[in-house]
Amino acid sequence: MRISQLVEESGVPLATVKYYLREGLLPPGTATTATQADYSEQHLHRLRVIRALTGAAGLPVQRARAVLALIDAPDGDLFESLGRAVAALPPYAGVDPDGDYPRARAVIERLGQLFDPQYAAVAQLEHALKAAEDAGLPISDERIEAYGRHLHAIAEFDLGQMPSAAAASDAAAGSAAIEYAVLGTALYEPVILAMRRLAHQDVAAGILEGGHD
Amino acid sequence: MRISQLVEESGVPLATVKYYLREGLLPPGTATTATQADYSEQHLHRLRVIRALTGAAGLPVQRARAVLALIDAPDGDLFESLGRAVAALPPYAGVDPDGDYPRARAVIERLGQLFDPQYAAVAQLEHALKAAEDAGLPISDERIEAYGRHLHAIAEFDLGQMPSAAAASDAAAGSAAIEYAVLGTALYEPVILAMRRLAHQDVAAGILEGGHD
DNA sequence: CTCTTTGGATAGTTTAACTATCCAATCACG
DNA sequence: CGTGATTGGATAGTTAAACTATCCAAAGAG
Repeated sequence: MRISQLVEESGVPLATVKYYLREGLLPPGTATTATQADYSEQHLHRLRVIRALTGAAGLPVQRARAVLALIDAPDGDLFESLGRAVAALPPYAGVDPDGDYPRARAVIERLGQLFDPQYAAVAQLEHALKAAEDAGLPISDERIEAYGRHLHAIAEFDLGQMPSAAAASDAAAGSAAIEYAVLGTALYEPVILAMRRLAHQDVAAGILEGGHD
Repeated sequence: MRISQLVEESGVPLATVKYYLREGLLPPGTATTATQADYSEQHLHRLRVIRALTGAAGLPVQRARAVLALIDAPDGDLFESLGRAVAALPPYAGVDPDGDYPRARAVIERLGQLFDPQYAAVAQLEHALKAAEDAGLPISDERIEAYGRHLHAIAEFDLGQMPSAAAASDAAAGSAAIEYAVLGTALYEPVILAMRRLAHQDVAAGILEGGHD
């Protein structure tokens, strides 16, 4: 298909598609003549992924490009590629190889989970805990345990739902696995937060019943 | 204290403090002379709240101002003020009074929670569900139920931990309640997401044990 | 054969969040 | 009292990200 059809089917403005091409998020089509190129279904799919990442997930274009690069060319170790891909999602917390992440370490060890300071999520947790502390709302051990229990259960469900194709170990499936993991993380997190906020209101309404309305 | 001390104790650059004053996030100090003002502990506290909102919570300055205004002057109905304050937190989803939010409605009713299209979280959920769908990762009913169960439990814990001062109903306590709710939502959400990502890695490592490293 | 459409390059726009400069009025100290 | 450093406040400048608009030569369509 021509670029105009890509624009029409995706709903993304032409100037923006050109921008993504320029920035390397969207691979160029196969040139048919000096001034014309052909685009495939894959381009359309890629465009949807780009919009999911930059829109719902809120990634800057530069980070989206990094994530897409990992999807396109996962290196040998799938586990590591997955980690790096998810690390590119917000909130961004650079991993300091010499950091010791005391708050995060205490939390993770309390929960009996494995602690590897290389995980970007460790740095994210450390920053989040520190921010809460700095603002005067430190997180209690009971809260950590309550959250940890329920989130681990959610994580078990998530992994259980992972399509078997994505769990395969051949290189071709690596791309699918990374794309699934990245999109699943980026797209389901807002759902989780919205559901928690709604649950808050449900619980609060129960407590305040009669006191309100 | 003078502005320089405010700068020193908060760690926020002078130019930025002036910017917050200009933008109305930080109330002016009490002027002692034509060119000097006095700032209190409250200003220091406010500065910490501002940094929590604009930094960790990722609010644009304009939205932070709206949240702070609600903290300063909650109107009569605390429940509504709370709703509006939390609605100002990202992700931003404008509430359309005529919207019917079909996906969110289905989810909330399936969970047996109360559904009020006025809640910003309903619009947030709708958008999040739509984004997942558009990207080709629709959310199954089983997932909704699993998430819903655990998130409701987390919400129950959250409300149970709310300091009694914040649950008081006199106007003075309204500010404290809103500040607590907003900061708690904004600061704990990143903790929740980081913990889920870590749980993913813990579960994945368990599944892949032997297959990896 | 002409007239519209296309691909691609280049430059411009917009918004947000600071950041730097200026200036006159103090304040601190001797 | 005098003088040099500091302060409050106004104004303008900077930076970065994400588009958006313009231009031009080369196809393609009727």
